[in-house]
Amino acid sequence: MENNSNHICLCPLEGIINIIAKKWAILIISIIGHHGKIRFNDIMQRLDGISPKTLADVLKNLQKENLIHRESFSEIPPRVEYSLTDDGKQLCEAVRPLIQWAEKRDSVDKHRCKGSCHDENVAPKRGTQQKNELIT
Amino acid sequence: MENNSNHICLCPLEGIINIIAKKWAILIISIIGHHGKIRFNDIMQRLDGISPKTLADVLKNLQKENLIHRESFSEIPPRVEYSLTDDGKQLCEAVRPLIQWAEKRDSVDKHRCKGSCHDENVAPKRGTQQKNELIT
DNA sequence: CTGTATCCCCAGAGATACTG
DNA sequence: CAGTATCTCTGGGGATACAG
Repeated sequence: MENNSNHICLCPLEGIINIIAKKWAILIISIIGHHGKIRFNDIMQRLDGISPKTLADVLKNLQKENLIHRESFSEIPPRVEYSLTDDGKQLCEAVRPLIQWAEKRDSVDKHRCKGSCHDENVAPKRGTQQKNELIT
Repeated sequence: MENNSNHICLCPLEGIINIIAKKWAILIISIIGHHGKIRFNDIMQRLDGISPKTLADVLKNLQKENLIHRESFSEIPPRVEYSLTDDGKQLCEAVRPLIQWAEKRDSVDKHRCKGSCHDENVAPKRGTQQKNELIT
């Protein structure tokens, strides 16, 4: 894994790709970062097409990496809220330029996501707390 | 809150993940971006462990996405130089924070690539410009 | 040197059903 | 609601050999 050359160290990247090179990881990080707190099913709805198993899988992986925080309430019905850890927030920040690049690239190409994903029902606005950090 | 300033549309990300979620794509983009021009075997050596098939595969994918430019010289022996397109450069820029995040995270976590490639800790060796900075 | 051509293999992603 | 439990199955990635 280590290249003995003196030029460039990609080792940290090798660590990172195990996180971000997961198909849904960045999406999920971004979604959670965008919402502050979000529940399992909310994530699943937003990621139209993901299966609970896959979502749980990625979620657990991200927890293991200390990127997201899982807070479960012992209620009926059960409620679990996912939020970003400090590390996760930093990752979310770091990923933002990427999203902007993708947006720009997408818009010049073909703007394939008009309407359908922009009218998502974000911000449940429960109570007074609706401040989403990470969202400038 | 999904207003102009802070709305994040994940749809473009769905397009992007097909690019960056490839195991080696970001690595290769970074490497090419770091070197300006680089040859097939040079990339392969830096990505210790990658097989020519995989590299060629990612490379072709990247070409298809107009992220890298392939310039082949009809020489003996043949020479091919890869460089970033304008889009690729932008991607490289967008990926930079990610790398920095990864570096930071790696260093606090567990120095998994100590010695061979993190030599900047050991004997800075004069104030001359070292080349092992990934992105400065 | 720069790739193709194969073959293999398993991790990851999907679907579905089920449980606490 | 929030996941697990299985099963499948594709395709990405690795290894090796070979070609232009």
